[in-house]
Amino acid sequence: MNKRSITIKDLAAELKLSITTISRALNGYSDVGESTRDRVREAAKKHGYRPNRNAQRLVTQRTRNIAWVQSDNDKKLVDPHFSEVMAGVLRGARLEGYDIVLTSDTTEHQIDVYDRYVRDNSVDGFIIDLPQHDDPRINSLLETGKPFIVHSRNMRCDEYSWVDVDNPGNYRKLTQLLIANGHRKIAFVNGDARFTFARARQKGVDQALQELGLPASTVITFNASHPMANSGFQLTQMAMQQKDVTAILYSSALMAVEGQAALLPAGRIAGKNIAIATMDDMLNYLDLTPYEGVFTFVRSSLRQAGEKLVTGLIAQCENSSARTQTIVPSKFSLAKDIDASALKKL
Amino acid sequence: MNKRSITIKDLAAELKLSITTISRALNGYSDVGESTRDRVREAAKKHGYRPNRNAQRLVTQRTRNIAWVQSDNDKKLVDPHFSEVMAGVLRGARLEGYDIVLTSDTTEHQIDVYDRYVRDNSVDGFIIDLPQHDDPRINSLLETGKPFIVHSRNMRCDEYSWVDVDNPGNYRKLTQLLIANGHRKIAFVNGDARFTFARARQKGVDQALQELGLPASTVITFNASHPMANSGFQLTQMAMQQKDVTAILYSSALMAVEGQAALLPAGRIAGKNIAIATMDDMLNYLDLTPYEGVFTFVRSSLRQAGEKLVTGLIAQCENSSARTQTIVPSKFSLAKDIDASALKKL
DNA sequence: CAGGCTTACCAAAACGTTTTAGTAGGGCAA
DNA sequence: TTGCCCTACTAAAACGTTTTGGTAAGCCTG
Repeated sequence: MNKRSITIKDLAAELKLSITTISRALNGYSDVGESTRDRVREAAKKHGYRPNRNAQRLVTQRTRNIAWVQSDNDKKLVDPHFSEVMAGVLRGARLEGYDIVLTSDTTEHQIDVYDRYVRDNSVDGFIIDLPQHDDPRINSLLETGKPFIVHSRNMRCDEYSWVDVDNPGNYRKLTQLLIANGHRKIAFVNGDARFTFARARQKGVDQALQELGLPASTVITFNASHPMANSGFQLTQMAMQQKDVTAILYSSALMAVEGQAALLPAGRIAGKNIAIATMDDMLNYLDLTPYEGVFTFVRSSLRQAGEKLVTGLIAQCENSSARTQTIVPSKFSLAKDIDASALKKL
Repeated sequence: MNKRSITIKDLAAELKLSITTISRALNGYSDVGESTRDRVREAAKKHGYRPNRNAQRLVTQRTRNIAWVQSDNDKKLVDPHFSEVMAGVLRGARLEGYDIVLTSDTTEHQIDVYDRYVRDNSVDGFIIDLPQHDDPRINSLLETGKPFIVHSRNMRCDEYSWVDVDNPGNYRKLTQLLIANGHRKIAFVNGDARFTFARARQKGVDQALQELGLPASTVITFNASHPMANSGFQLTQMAMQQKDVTAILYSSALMAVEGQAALLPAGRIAGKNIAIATMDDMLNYLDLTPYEGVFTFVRSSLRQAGEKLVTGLIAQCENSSARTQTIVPSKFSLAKDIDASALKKL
């Protein structure tokens, strides 16, 4: 039943070697004879020996664990976007031999959780996903000095590691594209304005308008309050009440697809009498092939962002001065009804 | 910067007590004087002392960690249903002072991951979500003797712990209800047939038909191949090609809602000229209030299932003979066009 | 007032590693 | 031959807890 695992001591006894030699043989030190190393490796393999990670962690002061603390009181955890980032994080962690420790707590208690994890040596570092505009977690973590990385930028972003997409740039370009193609009344279905990503996107849109000297009323913004199934449908319905809207700019492809059902009753067909543009986070959960050439996309892989988050954080855990500040690349894919050359003529 | 955390030794030195006394004071042993215990507690609080969990784990052989190993090569991780179960698991774990270690690997490698976690003392037990029909993980874990719990039942289910919903019973009743209300051509939009939950639901449907002496062709099944956004839409479109279908039985409310967009073009309106019935997993992500009284629901909380999974597993970790075999309750909520009393007349 | 019980404390071992600071012995240069 | 280096090994300390098996002092009992 609950038989004790085999230890380094057992191997030492069996091979009549010291535990030092076993340890150094397995960890690749050069002061071990080749034939000895082979014998040790073989015996370890035979018994399925795995070093007790708690002993390792105790002595090395390294856990090879990374914490992801999830909010409990918002609906974030059930958002497919979260799952997609997590998929990337898990893959990256596995490749580097790290594990992810996942917890949830109310937003007010999250800082306490970080604090506890630092004090009780549970993890080496933290990933912060979906920060809010004035996120207190960031200031708090900066104080502790423990490594952390943020998905999206924020104030003081030169002081810590982050992985982000070029939100302002992408939404500036999308807006320019729509305007260059003659759209003068655009609905912008954006995320919750508390989050930095939604603000950054709004900023990009505003900047485009300003540069072109167009009135702010050219774009009407609709903010989602929670990530919810079909929130794209509801927001699109609202947008459709503005009769003169000729283009919709979405914050996520999921919402754009959900919105399709609200277009039909308004007599609109995407790519025909209304232009649809959106970021595409490349959710595995969402198949966009039917919308290729119909929507205009700026594509950027959330999964890749997840992988970069974890590798960046691990680099910082292993060399505390290392900082990662990465912008995940984006690629445009235009709808057939959108003319890129029109941009130049503006 | 990376200052060492305060240890029991530091407290002992400050209070001029032995480390034994500190440990026993904090762990509530009775052989510590009241005033001493107060002094220790106060000093611990003042310094924010937290026992080093790795040292604890090493000496107690208990990790208070639970593993959730996720498939990497299917699309499961990005399914909102996963997130909902996970939300419950995280909540349960937090309340019990456990952490969840989350990893992903390809299905073929998952058994190796379990094995490694057992050998290197990473975790106390395992949660298995979404088992397939002949899931090799279960046999493998039964052999190791480490505690585990399965979300959904399977072969040999009397030998291990599980939490499940009454899938056959619920789908038998839903089928009976539809038939009692005169529906003789029913589309069944089910999950992927590899998974036990989908098989159990099919079994319930089949049983209802058999009991009533109706031909198998009364129900036409459409199996989803992956959890995908809008798969409910596509499967409903397929179902609508069967012109004489008067009711659709779904495997998830998410699919039912997605399917709505495919009803309209076929001239169907839910609750008017087509009956819709489904399980409702009570996803936080999905707001079903617009469909209250329009769809027939069997409601059962996936989040609650998640909580029960983790508490059941923890019970087994702490007392290896404990077994949990729980059926999460379900509650019916009928559509207005469905008459429950018709059941009796059958 | 001896003996036993109770209260409040503690020293040392143990958990399973990694790492430091060695050593023994053989070969080689001067 | 002496001294030095190199190769291949090891003893012991350390990491920070919990637990075992104590003890010393005070009190009570008869």
